[in-house]
Amino acid sequence: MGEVTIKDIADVTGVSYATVSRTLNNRSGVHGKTRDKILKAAAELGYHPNLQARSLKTNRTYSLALIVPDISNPFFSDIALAVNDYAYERGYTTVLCSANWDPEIERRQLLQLLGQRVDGLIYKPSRNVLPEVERFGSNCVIISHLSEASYDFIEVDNLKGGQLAAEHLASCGYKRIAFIGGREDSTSNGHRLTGMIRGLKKAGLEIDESLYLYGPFSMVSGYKLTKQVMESDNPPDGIFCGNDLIALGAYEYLVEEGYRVPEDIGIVGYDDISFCSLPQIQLTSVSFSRSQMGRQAAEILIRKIEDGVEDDKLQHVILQPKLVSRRSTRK
Amino acid sequence: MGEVTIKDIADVTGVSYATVSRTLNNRSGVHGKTRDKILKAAAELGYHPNLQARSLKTNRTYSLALIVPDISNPFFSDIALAVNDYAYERGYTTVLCSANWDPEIERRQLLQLLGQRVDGLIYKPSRNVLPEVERFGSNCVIISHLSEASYDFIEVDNLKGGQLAAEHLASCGYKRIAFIGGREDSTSNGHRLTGMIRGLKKAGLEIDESLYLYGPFSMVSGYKLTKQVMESDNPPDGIFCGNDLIALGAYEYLVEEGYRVPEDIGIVGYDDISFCSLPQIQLTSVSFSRSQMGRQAAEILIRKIEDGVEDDKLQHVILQPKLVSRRSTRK
DNA sequence: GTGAAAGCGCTAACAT
DNA sequence: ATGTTAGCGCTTTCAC
Repeated sequence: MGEVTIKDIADVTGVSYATVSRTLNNRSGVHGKTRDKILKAAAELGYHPNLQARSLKTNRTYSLALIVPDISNPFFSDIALAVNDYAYERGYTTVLCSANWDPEIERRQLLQLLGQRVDGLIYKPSRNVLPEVERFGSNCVIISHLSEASYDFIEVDNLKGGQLAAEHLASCGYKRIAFIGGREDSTSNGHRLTGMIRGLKKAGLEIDESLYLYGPFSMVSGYKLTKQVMESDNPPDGIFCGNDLIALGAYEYLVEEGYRVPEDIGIVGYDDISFCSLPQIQLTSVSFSRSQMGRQAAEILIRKIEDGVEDDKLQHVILQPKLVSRRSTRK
Repeated sequence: MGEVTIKDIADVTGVSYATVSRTLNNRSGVHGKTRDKILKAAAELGYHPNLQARSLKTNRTYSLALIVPDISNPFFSDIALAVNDYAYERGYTTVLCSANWDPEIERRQLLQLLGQRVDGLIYKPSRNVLPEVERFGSNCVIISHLSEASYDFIEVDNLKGGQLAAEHLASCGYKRIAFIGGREDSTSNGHRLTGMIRGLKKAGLEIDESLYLYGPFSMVSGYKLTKQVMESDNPPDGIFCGNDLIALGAYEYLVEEGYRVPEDIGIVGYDDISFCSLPQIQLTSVSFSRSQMGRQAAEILIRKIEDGVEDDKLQHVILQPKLVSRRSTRK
């Protein structure tokens, strides 16, 4: 592709290329006629500015990076959509990195993104926030992760979410509530459990830690752990799950074994991913706006990039979840 | 962020920055000692090459663009995952554009991507292939779209897919088959219908065009069109849908109205998106590998970029679908 | 084996 | 209002 440069335009129009640059950047101080001539030539030649060259001068690339553990997970692809849409609105391009839950991939990509001089980063860490992000200075927003106070972040109020789930199960008349969680070392997961316990206490229900189990955030794990807890001596009549995939696995086990949901036992999931609302599924779940999380992260980031806000003005946004009641709990 | 440059390293080590460049690019002809000294200094200073500057010289950015209509659609996010993974493997970064089914957004992003000098493009057009992609030269692969012969593309054999669906319905004993399709102007959709008709003929079943309906690729449309066809004088006992969302809408209507699926009527979807296999859904569907589509597109693209393959050696890949039988059809 | 210098395409003083 | 010029950080001849 033989690319047209501002020099070509200068040659064709017979002006200096500084004038071409001025015109193309809408700077004042160019004669109307010259302007028109240049604009016309640019259009005819099919000129497109080389943003690489420009950013070498301006130190701005108008690109944002988004790092998530798995873009094919609807949870993250919803966020990606929101980020991408807002970035587009503001004239930014989005560089995607799906890190496959692997900190090493994250690390390598982080370095490459740094080299590419993206203007900022929106980052859901697979495990912990990698130290390499410090190099982004303040132009980084952590999402869906309760990070150290030294970064901007935007996270859900998981304590509240857990509490909502407990209160709902209690109000439906379920008495003995289990928690089928994700990884025990996940802080969000921990907060959901803590919130649930708080809700159960408030409702005057028993707290039985033998009903609290952990595993991967997957359907298979939900299935297995539910089997385990239901085969115990004193099984629960309500289950709160660390996320919707776990809940789906739990649901599958219960239906297979002939339990009636929601009559015999109630299930509450977390995240309210799209298929919860499918007519065949109808899973009660704790919901929050993933598109708001993505959009707001992009808003905060672009504001920092463009206003050059000082490091000390950090934003810590906590989104409020709500409970969406469906047919996996009796009402 | 005060960035470390190759000049800083030259200053510290007392060599010229040409030598630093050589070392950092693993060029031969640098003394072992000097090399070590330079590498050590680079590491200590935390040097990261400015890829912008490099690509100004080399005309390579090691970035790929991916344009899809909607990244939150699992169909496309699966593809995005595969593209991103393979690109990462090969040292490329992926710039994402979710175009919201809007050719105007596509067009604007295309221009920006051109300006950013991404090395190549993987492109699922929202409607038609925009003329702007010509500027990418041969470094563009069209996906999931039967494009003009002048581009590389990778698409599913939709004729075959339609035929598989028809044969399956016939083999299950369904006699009168409807087609609830997507947009009538979608060529892939048209091929699915054509293939279905071919399959029905082969199986000796009747062809009744009054049973072939079109609408958006959505659940709501599937619901409505199914209602329409089921309320007709001579309703079908089998339905083939243009995609899985439509099938889900059809399913919902039938269950609501008390039809027994698969006993009274069978449903076959298309794409086999992930929730088809959920235990509560179990939708029979025509399947093909979205990860293969994404990965192969990236492979073709990177090969063209790196080998500079001539324009005339176009690749037209047709993926073979297969039918996955589940509980929405009797077997 | 190493250095000097030109130049990639663009922006932004500084002149005129 | 327009032209000249010096870089941005890097790669790459071409000398030595």
